[in-house]
Amino acid sequence: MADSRLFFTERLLEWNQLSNTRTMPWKGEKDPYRIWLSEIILQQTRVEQGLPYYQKFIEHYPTATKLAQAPEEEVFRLWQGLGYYARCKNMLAAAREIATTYKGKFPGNYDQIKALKGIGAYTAAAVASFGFHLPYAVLDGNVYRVLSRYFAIDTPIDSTAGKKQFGDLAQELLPADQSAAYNQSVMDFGAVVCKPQQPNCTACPLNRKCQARQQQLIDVLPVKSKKLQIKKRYFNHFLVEFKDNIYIRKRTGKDIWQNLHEFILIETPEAAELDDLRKNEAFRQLFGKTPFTVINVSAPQKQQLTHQTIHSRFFTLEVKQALPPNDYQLVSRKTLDKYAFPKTITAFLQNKKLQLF
DNA sequence: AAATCGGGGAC
DNA sequence: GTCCCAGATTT
Repeated sequence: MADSRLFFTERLLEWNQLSNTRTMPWKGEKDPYRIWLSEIILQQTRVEQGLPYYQKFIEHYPTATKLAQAPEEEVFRLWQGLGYYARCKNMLAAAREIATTYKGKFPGNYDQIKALKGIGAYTAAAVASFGFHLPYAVLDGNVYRVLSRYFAIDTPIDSTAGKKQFGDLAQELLPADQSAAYNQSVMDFGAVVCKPQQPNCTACPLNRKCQARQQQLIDVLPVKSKKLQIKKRYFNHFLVEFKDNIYIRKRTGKDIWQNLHEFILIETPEAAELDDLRKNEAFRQLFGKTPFTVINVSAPQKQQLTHQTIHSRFFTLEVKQALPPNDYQLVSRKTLDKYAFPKTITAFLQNKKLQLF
């Protein structure tokens, strides 16, 4: 047992030195701010998807203090399209905490790091090890997969017991004097060799002692217990144009896309046509007796999210007088690019622009 | 303990 | 369609 553990750690470090060809701009980075920024962006996000966002943020905000000074709307606009927008809100709160409480100097203590908004067990270990060479083992999707396979552990990784079991094991495997190199090794190894589908077992430096391989469990490990439910939702967006202005508002509920903006939105339990919506209570409240002209009705478009399928339709309307008082604000068409919108809306705006040419 | 929070790429 | 990605937070 102890033998196979030593083998695991030694082989991974060796693989990292000899065969790890994965390159990323934050690899070997020493600035804890940049390390932290990369980790926040990469939460539940593929490296290729997060990379351009990392570059943008480093350019706009080279230090935590610069980020802390930025207006929230500007930061959200830069985050637009990346998803999981609570990360953006928490990131800004953490930057401001660093700027004030820590006078711009990133805290170098694990508990202080983990106490920052948006930093959980994984990100705290990553920043502590990569930024300060502290002996904390990271536990991300790659680590779960590599450990569950190498040791043939079938405890569900999304259970409380699994989190503790894999977390303890990862920490025991960590060579305290090489925490950064080791953490980097396991994650790269999981991404490049011990992949979710079709892992490269024949070229794997651990295959000789991999328990899942010996027991032919590669394709069933790691085990996940929960299966997700996907709901269908129907969003009817109204681009109501009044002179050169459009009605928008910031989303504030517990729903998706918190802190992003939207046009006038009426959700219906089923797909709806304009004639259905005219009879809709929310629609009647909004428009009252205001006459409107229908400029355009888009084809239905679908967006697949993790927990829901969103069917969207866009109705472009023009009014010659303002709507009765409501929750929305009138903003100039030219300033729309200052606000962050969800992908379903930016995709529509993109298409609309193309149609004009 | 379970539910939620986005968007995209690979299959 | 399904899975899952350098997870965290709320309920």
